[in-house]
Amino acid sequence: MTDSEKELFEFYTKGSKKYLSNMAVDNVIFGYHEKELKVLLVLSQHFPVWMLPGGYIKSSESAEDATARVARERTGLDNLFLQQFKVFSTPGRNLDPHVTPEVLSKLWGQKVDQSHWMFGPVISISFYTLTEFSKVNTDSSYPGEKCQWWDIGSLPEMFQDHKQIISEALKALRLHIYHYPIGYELLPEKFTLPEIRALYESILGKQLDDRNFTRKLMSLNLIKKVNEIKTGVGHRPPNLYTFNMDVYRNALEEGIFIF
Amino acid sequence: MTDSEKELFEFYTKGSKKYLSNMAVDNVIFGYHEKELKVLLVLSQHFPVWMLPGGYIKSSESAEDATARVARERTGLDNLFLQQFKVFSTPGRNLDPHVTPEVLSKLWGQKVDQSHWMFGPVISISFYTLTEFSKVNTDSSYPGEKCQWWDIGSLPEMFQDHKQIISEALKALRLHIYHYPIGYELLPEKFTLPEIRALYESILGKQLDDRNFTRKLMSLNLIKKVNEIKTGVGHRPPNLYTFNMDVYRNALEEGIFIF
DNA sequence: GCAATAGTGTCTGTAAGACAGTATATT
DNA sequence: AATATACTGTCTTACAGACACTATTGC
Repeated sequence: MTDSEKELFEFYTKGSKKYLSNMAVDNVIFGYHEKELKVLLVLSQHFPVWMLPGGYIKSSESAEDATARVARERTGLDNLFLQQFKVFSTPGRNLDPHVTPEVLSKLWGQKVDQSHWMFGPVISISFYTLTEFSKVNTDSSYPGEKCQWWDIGSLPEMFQDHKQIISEALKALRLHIYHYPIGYELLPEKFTLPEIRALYESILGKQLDDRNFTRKLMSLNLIKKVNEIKTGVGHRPPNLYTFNMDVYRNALEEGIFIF
Repeated sequence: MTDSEKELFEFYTKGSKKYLSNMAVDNVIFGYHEKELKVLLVLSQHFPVWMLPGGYIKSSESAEDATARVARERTGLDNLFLQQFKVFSTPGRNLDPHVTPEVLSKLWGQKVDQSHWMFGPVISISFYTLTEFSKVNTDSSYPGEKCQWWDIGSLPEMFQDHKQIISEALKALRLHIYHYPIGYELLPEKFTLPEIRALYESILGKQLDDRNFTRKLMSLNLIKKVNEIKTGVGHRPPNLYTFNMDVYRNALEEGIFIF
């Protein structure tokens, strides 16, 4: 057992105060690949069900720190741009048939009953984040744990109310996209116009006019052409672009209007 | 002691599980009166310092329910339109010089020391809400507790990080006002054009052109003229208007764009 | 030459923004 | 009549939305 696992074990079984009980953080990690918006889910080593990469908050850290730490531990991702978008606290939201006193008793090697706080209310402080698809190494993660990208449109059965959390995260992201630039975390450094347009289309769930879209990004001065083209594509090669980071960051601060 | 007070006392002193520890809800209640945006603060009977009307979450209720209940108990307000806008969880945010082991020991009539959870991390799940100024009866509230409206621009010294919470709530409200209609909860049923314009001006913190503002509201069909004027004002009497509630509610659902 | 996709220019309609004069009550 | 505020119409400008043709590569 690693130190971190030992700490958690003591938190679960002995009520250690290193973590806060009755609350958890959950993180909807969005990625983008081959014209599809995806979410990163983990299959726990203990429960055979897909879930959001989440965890508990240490007494010494903020919810944001906890979410960043959990993402690092479970998916190897670092330096994430986290957005806290909602708290889920409907009574009973955290009950799941995969987590029973019997399962926990076996898992922890000691008697656990219904009075454990895990069977009482547990609120979820939920975040979403955007990351480049290729940055995630889906092999390396917790020992015995799998993580995998899933298309937004075809999610598996999920733990607790995690499917609803994803749905709310997507709503929050769609609202955000009208006011803040998006793409820096989701696209490679150099990208083509059709790529960024397809990204916006898959987040918004609607088609955008190529001419108007380009004009908008250019008039905002958000992106600039790189003197490079992407060859070997069997047709006219697209130009590559990058974000104007000063404009991008300013737009994150000040807010913008895109459609 | 009322039942509710007894429950809280047992929660504080005996670790009863009727409430969740290490988390609280806080509510920024905005009101509007005489061209000023205001916030409702309470002066606790126990601590001589102004604070947001907040409280703890019962094990059987959601954070939203808890916030509504607390608002009802402390300010008499009911049926509030609550918006959960942020979680505050920076370590140490909840420490305040007014709350010490000595003070609590005296208050609860028993020895309390630094190990009490109140001196550990307590996260705040924060909401804001809008209400009509006149609906609040600032006399009737918890016995021994005062509540009072304060101008947004001149707040007193406040408990914990509550001033920062108000500042973030105002930011969230300002973002909201661009997308959703506001005013139904803040204005009397019948209001004048200058009144609603002044409301928008005080929330946004900038002046609006009277002609363009009226045109916008009218073209959205959000308000309609009532066949009534407000007399006795020493000059040309203004017409009264009300909201078109079907349009208003639809705009709350669908979202709008105002400037 | 054909297939496939990239890239861009123009027109139109709508609405935001700037601006000032008329209207109607009280005193 | 003077004062104070309510109310509204027009012009200009900017941008969103609709639309179709040319460009460039691989095969």
